[in-house]
Amino acid sequence: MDENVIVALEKRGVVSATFRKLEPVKKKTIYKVVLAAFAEDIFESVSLEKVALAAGISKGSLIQYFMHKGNLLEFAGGIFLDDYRRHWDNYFMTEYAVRAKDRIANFMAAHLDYWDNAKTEFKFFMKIHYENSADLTKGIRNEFLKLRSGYFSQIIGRGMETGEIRRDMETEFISLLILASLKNLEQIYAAALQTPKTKVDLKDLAAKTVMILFDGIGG
Amino acid sequence: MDENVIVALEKRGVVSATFRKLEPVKKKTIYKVVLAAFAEDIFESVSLEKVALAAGISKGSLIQYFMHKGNLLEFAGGIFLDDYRRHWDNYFMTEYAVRAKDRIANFMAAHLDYWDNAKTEFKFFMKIHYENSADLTKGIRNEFLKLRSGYFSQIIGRGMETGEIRRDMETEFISLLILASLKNLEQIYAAALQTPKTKVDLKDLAAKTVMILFDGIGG
Amino acid sequence: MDENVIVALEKRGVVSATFRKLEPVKKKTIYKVVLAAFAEDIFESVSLEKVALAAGISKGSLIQYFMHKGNLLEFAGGIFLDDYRRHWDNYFMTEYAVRAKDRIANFMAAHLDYWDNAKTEFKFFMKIHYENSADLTKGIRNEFLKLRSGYFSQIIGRGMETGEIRRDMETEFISLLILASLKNLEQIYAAALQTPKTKVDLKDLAAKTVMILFDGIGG
Amino acid sequence: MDENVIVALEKRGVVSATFRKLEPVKKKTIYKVVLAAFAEDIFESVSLEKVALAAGISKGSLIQYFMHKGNLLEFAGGIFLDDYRRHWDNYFMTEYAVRAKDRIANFMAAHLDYWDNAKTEFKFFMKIHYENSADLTKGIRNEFLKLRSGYFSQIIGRGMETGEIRRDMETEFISLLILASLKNLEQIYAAALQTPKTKVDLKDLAAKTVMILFDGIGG
DNA sequence: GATGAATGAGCATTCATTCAT
DNA sequence: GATGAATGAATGCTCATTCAT
Repeated sequence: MDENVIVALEKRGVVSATFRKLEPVKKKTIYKVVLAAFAEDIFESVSLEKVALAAGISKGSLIQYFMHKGNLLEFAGGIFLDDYRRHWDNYFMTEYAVRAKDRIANFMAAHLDYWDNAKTEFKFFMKIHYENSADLTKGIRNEFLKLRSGYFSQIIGRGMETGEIRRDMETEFISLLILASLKNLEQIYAAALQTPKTKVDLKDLAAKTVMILFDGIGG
Repeated sequence: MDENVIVALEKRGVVSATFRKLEPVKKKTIYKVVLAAFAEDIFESVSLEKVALAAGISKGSLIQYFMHKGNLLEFAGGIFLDDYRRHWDNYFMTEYAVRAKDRIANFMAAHLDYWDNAKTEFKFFMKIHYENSADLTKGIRNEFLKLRSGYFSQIIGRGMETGEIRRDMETEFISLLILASLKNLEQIYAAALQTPKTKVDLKDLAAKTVMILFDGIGG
Repeated sequence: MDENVIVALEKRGVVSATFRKLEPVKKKTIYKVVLAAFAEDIFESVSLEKVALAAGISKGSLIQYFMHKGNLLEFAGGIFLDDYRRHWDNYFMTEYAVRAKDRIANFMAAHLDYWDNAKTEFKFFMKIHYENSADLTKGIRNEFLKLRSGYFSQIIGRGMETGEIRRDMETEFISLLILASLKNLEQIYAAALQTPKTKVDLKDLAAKTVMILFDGIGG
Repeated sequence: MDENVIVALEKRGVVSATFRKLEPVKKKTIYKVVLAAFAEDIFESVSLEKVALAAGISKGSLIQYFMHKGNLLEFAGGIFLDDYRRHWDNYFMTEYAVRAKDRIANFMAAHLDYWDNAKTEFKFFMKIHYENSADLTKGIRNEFLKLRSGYFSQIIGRGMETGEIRRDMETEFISLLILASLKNLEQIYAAALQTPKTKVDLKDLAAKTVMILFDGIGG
């Protein structure tokens, strides 16, 4: 959890100076608790009482840190987005694959792996995108959309240069379509999480997805 | 609005016998009002008071017809699913295209057209899928998933037989991927509705989508 | 408690139709309880919880009757103003005194008597005028001001015609001054209520007040 | 702001020794801010947070200086009462008029002038007397009452000696009545402040008031 | 069968005051 | 002595649901 993000959130009025000055450990605890709360329930069902209790602080402090309930979600979203961005920015800086197809395949597989190692974050992400009012999530959904389609755009842009990817369509459109297929995998993964007995070979699904994306479903 | 569906909903405990016996016109009015309510707001923000008022009935009657609030959503979802199913079942019965590619392209284009002529239904569909708790929507989401992927499965199955579609992957997997691309178009359309100035050539997007699906993004 | 006033209050959005339809006895009980509440405490210290308890109804009903707390005060003020107006309108219709001086003296004495027989109403009146935010009381204070100065204006106007009262000053100004002397008596009475041992001859004070008003303090 | 008053307030437990020892400038600033706060809002609506912020000190210091919120009002009232007393004591020491009638007329006119040059103080005075719980203001209201009626008593007592004022009534009673007419002027002035367009000739009103007081309204 | 009055649980938010640093 | 972080009591209001008429 980057202190600079806290500062940025303070500037946006999401957290108070009081919160910023808290010991990092405490801030992290609160983040984890808030994230878990919104990963488990929709906004309306999350109560300050329960969050405060889980975080080991008083309701009064909670409201002092975040001013109002809406900012709890904003905060969790802001921090997680930053973590997420940091993770994948770093990923792409140390990426070794060269071919566009491999790059996309690897990214998708890594993605499912990432979620598999961060279940709470995944649930939060899915709740944000599929189970909460757009009024509350518009901002954060957009950030994720820009970020994720941006990753694909870069790969696609490079792929077009090398001739690996067709040049007769807008990069952005192709990005959205690939992103849709990643979302598809995420939803399959989410469904699998619900019914634990099911074994899904996520690597395989990612590979097939990319295969279709590149070669098409044509016979 | 099919009376048989009402009977089925009564058996599932979604509506009461009292509701079933209502004049069809009244039932239809109530359906329209409930649909519009959940198309506009998330579950928690919909109040029985306002729904009753808009439907021209009393709060007491409303609860007598549906037992509890959750069933309002269940009811609207059930009726709309049936309408939707009826519409597309009929569509496929009178479909003239032969080639898999055309069938999918036509279906997608027709779909966006369908939504464009049924904005309230579209909003309802999107709210159900992207802005309401899975606890409430699991059932209806699943029904739509089965139905929609089923349509694609049929086309794909036939396409595999004719050799138009590759046979090295499970029909179901391919269906989901195509469905994901339809969802992508629906989200683009939803975004366009939000910002009215934007002109999006939906036909074109549908065509490009199918082109990529069949031929791939490979250069 | 006049039903027409309830209807008027409903039109002003002060009470709900639900309240209007209540049995008159219940409405009266609620009025008495609300009046007593605001007679005893300032607005901020009156809690819906306590009022509901005292009235033998639930907090939910209370809010259903009055929509929000502010309307409780508005309601009590409205009903009391009407009672007050009715009382004094009637008083002036059956008044027998002829001379302006006597009319004013009688009115003042009767006033203190009136309050003496309606202690809760008096406390309410004083709380409204001296112990609550003008934001909340502006309307009702103004109504009382108009009504009371109006009574004096009529007496004064007639007194000017008969030559009993000087004609070199505006009726309204003289009314306000007489009203101020009535307020003075009310404050003296209020002080006396606080310290029960004190005996104050209110009749005497009223008489002296009028004597000074008419003859002046000049030696 | 007299240091002796601070000492007296400290003895009454209104301010702490810590506050007394503050630099005079700081004490004055705090006084001005507290006065303005209670001039603008009723007790319940004044928040320590805002007062501290406006005074440029911390909430902790504020509570250390005054122990509890109630003392803020007590403090502002105490200081202002002293200023007020000092002003009018001085006024009466340098007063040149001789006749009772003139003395009262001058005092009233000077009073309205005084308020006109001290609007915050006037608002504070009015809030104290007409818009705050008697529980909080009983003390200070009484002080002002004693002081103000005292001024009039002196004039009246002297007037009785010279035969300018009737001797058949208690001095105190006459004082209260004259005070009531001053309050009347203050309320007219307050109303005029609210509706800035209105022009009121305060001097004229004061003159008329005294004319009536001395000669009566008799024709 | 229709109505709508009554209920009460639930929750965000405010803010004076305490107290550790 | 100054600060401001922590607290928790208090309260208005919303709304689904119950139930008497």
